[in-house]
Amino acid sequence: MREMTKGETMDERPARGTYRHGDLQRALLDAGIALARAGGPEAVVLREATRRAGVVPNAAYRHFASRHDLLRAVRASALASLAAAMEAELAALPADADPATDARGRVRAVGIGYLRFARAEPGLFRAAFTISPDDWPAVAVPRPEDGRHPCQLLGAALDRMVEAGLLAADRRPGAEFVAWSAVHGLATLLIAGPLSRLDPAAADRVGDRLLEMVEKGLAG
Amino acid sequence: MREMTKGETMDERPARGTYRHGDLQRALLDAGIALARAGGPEAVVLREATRRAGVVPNAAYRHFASRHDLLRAVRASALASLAAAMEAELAALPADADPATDARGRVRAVGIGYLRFARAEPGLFRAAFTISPDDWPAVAVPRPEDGRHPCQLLGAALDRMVEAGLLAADRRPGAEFVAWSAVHGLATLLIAGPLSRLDPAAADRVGDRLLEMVEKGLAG
DNA sequence: TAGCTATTGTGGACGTTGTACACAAGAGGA
DNA sequence: TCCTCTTGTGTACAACGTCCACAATAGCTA
Repeated sequence: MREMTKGETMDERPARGTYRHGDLQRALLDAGIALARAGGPEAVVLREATRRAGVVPNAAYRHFASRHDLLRAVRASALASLAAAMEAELAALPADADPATDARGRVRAVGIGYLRFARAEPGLFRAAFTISPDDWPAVAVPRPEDGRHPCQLLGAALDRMVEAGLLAADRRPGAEFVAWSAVHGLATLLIAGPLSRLDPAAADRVGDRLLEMVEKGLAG
Repeated sequence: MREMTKGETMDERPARGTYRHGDLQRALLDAGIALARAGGPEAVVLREATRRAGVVPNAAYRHFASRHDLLRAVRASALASLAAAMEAELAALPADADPATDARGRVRAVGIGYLRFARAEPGLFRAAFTISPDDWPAVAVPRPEDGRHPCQLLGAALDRMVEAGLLAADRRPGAEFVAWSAVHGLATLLIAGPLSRLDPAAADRVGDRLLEMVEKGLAG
């Protein structure tokens, strides 16, 4: 490429591509997130991410081992957003009721946050869960005796859900998976499945019915 | 396949490539199904299907408009298999109880069939549901007044589920979606999600708990 | 201040995929 | 027997993920 070894006017240097990007890793991740937002996991294509970062395709390999690796990073970000959505719904709850009685309300809030996020960001939601099957680390191990569930991956998400009332409502092991399944299933069917044609109002009604069922079913 | 219309020695024709394949459409679909079985929807690659059918890549385009079109056909087949699995579970039920009381048992049987199929054929199950989001026809329309649900797509599957007891247990519109969501969510989390590391026994327990919740929740 | 070196982006290339276009082989009716 | 419609072939192209060798730069070291 260009030599420009010695005596050289400085102002022509930044004219073209600044070679060092600054934070390409972040830029690629952001591009990946944008792509996933718009078109789900299959839309996050490595070359397009580098294109958006204004860099040559192979540059990506200095920061991600593969396209799959980039997808993993996008997934992590999407899961964090999902967790944030649930936290937000939880935070919006009035805090005056006593913990014993509003346990169900908190479970419901978390579920609503989950569904809301899935419908607001279907691309990210799909990116969060549509990943190669064996790509999930060994989470979901049996819950230790103290009742806490060490779900490292969803971390804030599921742990918060569990803390937030589920355990208060139903201490049997597996109860959180049951509740999670119900909410997750509806989210999936709504955004990428046979229920995707359901109008929003009807979807809301189904959501209410489902959360109601979860609350009822928890008490056991 | 070949006619071998008239005076023809029968043994010399198949010597070379038989040009006309006979039923290439079926062969390609079968290959697609096999690929999906082994590796899920992303593994059904058009060129590999033609390779297995012993034919040049472009031949596929005489029978499928695109790779996506082939995937659609695979999905239809997978959904049929899923429906068959539910029917099988239903058929294995003792038929002596009166319809009113065993409605829940039938719902449970259908749910068990659903989960069983998902875990036995994760590739096909994923192929059945992991499809471009806007690729689902306009199913899931509001149920007509007679209480039947016109889910053309899942056809036998959901209709059967509805007939089989769900409507007897809970006539409110949307009830079938709630039940479906719960079962579908667990299936999804188990085979391609964060619960994929759960050991089978634990998965069974969660499944039992979930179906129990569905039954309880249905009665309203 | 000059030079060395590890980091990070570039250039070019390869194999694979989905897909388009023109052509050839064969089936079935005229 | 020929004609024509169907169906498979051949060739080609763009895009993708990924590999390799090389160039530019930052930051340390002397």
